[in-house]
Amino acid sequence: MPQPTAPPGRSAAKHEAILRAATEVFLRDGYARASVDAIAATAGVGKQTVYGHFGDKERLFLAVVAKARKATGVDPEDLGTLVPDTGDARADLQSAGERLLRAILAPENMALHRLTIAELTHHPELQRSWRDDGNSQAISDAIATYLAERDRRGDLAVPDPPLAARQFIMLLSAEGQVRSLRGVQTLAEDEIREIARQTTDLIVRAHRPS
Amino acid sequence: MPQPTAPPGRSAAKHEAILRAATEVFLRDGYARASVDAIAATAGVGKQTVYGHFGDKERLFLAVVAKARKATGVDPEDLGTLVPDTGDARADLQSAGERLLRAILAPENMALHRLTIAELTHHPELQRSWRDDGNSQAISDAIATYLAERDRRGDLAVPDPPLAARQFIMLLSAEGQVRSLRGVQTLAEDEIREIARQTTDLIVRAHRPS
Amino acid sequence: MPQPTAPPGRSAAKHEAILRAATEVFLRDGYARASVDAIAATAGVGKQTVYGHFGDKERLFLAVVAKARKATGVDPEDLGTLVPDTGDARADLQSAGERLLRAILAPENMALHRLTIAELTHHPELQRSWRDDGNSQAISDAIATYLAERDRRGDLAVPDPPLAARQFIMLLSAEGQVRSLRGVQTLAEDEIREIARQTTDLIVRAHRPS
Amino acid sequence: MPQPTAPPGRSAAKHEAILRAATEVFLRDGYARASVDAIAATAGVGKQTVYGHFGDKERLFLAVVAKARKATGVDPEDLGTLVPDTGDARADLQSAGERLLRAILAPENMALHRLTIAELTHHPELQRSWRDDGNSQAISDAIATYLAERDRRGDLAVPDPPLAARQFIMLLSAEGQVRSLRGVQTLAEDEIREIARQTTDLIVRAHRPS
DNA sequence: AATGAATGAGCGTTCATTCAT
DNA sequence: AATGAATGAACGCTCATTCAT
Repeated sequence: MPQPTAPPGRSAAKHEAILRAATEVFLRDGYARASVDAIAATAGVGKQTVYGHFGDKERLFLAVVAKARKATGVDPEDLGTLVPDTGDARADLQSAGERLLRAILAPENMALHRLTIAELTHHPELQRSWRDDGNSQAISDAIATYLAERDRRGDLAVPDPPLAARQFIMLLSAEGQVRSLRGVQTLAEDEIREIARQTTDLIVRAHRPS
Repeated sequence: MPQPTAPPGRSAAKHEAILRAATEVFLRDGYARASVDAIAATAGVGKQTVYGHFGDKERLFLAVVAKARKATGVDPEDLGTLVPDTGDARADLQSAGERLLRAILAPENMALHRLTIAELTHHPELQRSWRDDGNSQAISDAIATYLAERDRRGDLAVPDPPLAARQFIMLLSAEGQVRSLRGVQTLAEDEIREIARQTTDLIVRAHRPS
Repeated sequence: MPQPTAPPGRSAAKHEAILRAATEVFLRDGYARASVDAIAATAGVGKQTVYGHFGDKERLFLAVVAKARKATGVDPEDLGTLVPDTGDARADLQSAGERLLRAILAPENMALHRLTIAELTHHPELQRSWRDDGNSQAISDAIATYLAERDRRGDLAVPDPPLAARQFIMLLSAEGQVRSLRGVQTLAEDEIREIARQTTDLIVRAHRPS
Repeated sequence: MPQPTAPPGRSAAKHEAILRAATEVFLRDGYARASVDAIAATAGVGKQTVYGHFGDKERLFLAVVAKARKATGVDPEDLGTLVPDTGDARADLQSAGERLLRAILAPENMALHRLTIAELTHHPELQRSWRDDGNSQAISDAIATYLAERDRRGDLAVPDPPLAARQFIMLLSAEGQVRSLRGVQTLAEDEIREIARQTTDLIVRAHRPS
């Protein structure tokens, strides 16, 4: 036993390399089409190394999804600045909407989205990871907090800020995904702005005071 | 004369049986996992019969999707009665929303939805069929027409009825799909009503006059 | 029984059409690669018609070869004029050699040659048809007769005319086939003349008197 | 140390075993009829091992032909002694002719010959390997050298030794192949001697001095 | 721990042949 | 006699996984 505990340097690096390669191949080809051969080759390691690290194809897949979900969306550190607070609710929400939409429609994110939806029925563990998505919740909370503040100041009348926040995000992403044909095509900047504007308009008008 | 009309070229009965079997297997297993063997066995025909009718696996898949999309959603004949017109916009839209949601969340429909999203990148022709989905458009039109009528009568102020209709449908289906974990689990009736209520509320409030 | 004996008109025409189509497909693709489907389609008939006329693929193949061997080579009617008799043995043999070479290297003839060689071990009946090739024998006889006449007149000294004739033909065709890479490429006219000249020269010099 | 040198990349032993098995099966059945399954079974390896070593059926086939062509015919080391030089041209050429004929008519050689002719049109790369056949050229050169020497000494008058050498070989092999029905049947020893004698006689007589 | 050669099962597809019409 | 739909067996090839090194 030359090394006391977990393999320190080389092994961790390969672990990451395999994860990166698997992410690339799974997102590109889908679970069933992706071959372990291709993943090992992309990672530059032998096939047995993949099996040594992850056991089998399915566990590798779940590891990929778990890691990818964490890495996508809005950077947690930027959450504080997601919704600016200029006092102009319309401008603030539109700005946040555009930023959200860009993150949602990022190609890797859409690919991950399609992949997990596709495999949801075949890999039950995916349903758990889908449910407790802390990042999505944090984003929703940030917007709800903003709306609650607007309500407190009387700029808007928002009786249920979490609900309104979720509706805002839902509508935004649904429109974005459908307009980009479920993420297959990228959206032009002005289209992103237009969707954010329309969604913001609906939410703001729905919650205008009195 | 066991069959009313004579089979035109190839046996129409087998054609349908293969389509049915393929729909079942594709929806259950996904494109890559589905085997032509399994489809032929499910249909109760030989494999070559499948190839005789549809040429290859991909064309069979596209035929399945084309047919399923047509057969899915709201029956075109019911479109006229999709949105009741009692004069109470909230009640009318909620009723329509519930009916829509039930159709959207029907298991076969969700499975088809997941399948086509999953395969969108691998079968470019799917993108076309996704784009010109006449049925979705007709539903959206029906709701837009209803909203335009409310606007004409002054019950609501809807400057852009098609936009509002699309937002209504988007929000409704996005909420429904997410809450049912992208369609893996069915939703209880009261949950469906709640989503329809919340969505209707948002739309109605956003377009209340003056 | 509307027709007394063998099916007279329509059937014979289809018989020929199938033979023609099969010849084309077998010569192009080889026996194993040729599909009965392709032959039936080329002939413009149903597959069962092919089986009705010829029983199975092998018998169809043998029928094709039998007919094709008869139809190729030098036209039997031209045999009399194959070797001109101007008194100049060199010129006469060269002329005959060129004509023979053109016939031997005709694409259909080479294709048939390759096909039968390829299938000789798999279809024992072919060996019989290869052995009793009356046409080849007749050609050889014509040349042998010419050489015997030259010997009688003292222009050449040909102790064994049939042997010399066979050697002439063998050398001619072997050179032609090898130079055209076993018939895959066509030979230019001047190359044909050159081969005929060289071969004629060898034979004439070998049999010059005293 | 059971094997002298360590296997370099993939197991060299299996590589050879596959080549041997493929040679056997291709020569016996022809390209189209030979199945990779049969080859793998004959070699005693799994099918994937075959694909790992040779990529696909065609490349395996070309490898077989390349190796077989090299291993076939007269051993290059014996080329120096192919044509004895006793001073008696007739005896020398007859001896060389018999040895050549035996090599040409060796069953594996004939099978390879038939196989490559049969597949010449379907595998264009075969044409290249057919063209630059160094061994055939070396044999032809050896005979040409002998004839040149006879010409120098005045025993024979050979104005174009390479041409005469090629004619000798062509006639020899063509006669041999045709008499053995394109190699399907083996030839008796006295028949081989007779063909060599006739061919030698023709060449020698054609080039007798003055 | 890591390699890649090797495996057995399975894939999509095509074939020669036969049935029902 | 003739069609073309249908069959079962086989094909070339790829896969996830496991040895032997």
